[in-house]
Amino acid sequence: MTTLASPFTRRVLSVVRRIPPGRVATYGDVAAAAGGPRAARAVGTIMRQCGSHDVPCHRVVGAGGALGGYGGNLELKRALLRAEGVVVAGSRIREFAERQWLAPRGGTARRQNPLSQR
DNA sequence: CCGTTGACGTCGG
DNA sequence: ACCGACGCCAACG
Repeated sequence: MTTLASPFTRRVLSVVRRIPPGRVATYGDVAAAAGGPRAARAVGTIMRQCGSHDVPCHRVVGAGGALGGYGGNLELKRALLRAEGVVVAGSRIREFAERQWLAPRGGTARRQNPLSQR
């Protein structure tokens, strides 16, 4: 095990793992949360590798609510999302803005702010 | 190390 | 709304 992947990759996997059921995140958002706002494509490359089911890769979708890809098994991706309550019409996610999940700020998030007052 | 590939994103026609 | 061109980044050969 032992971290075969680069820091960025493991960060991406970390983020995807945190996506709650019934919610979705775009490749771009995941990339940004992982520290590479311009690495949306790289996230796709990583997802493709995602052989482990520990990562809900089906919750990662395209920008604007596009379905994105799934190794040619888009039907499966649709079914999985649908099973979580996400309505998919054609290659588009309905109420995308409401379904979209954004990772909390601060990356891995630090505990609360010791002095959180603005 | 370099060139190619690809589950992306944004803009223009 | 659909298609094409560019850009960006990591993985693969």
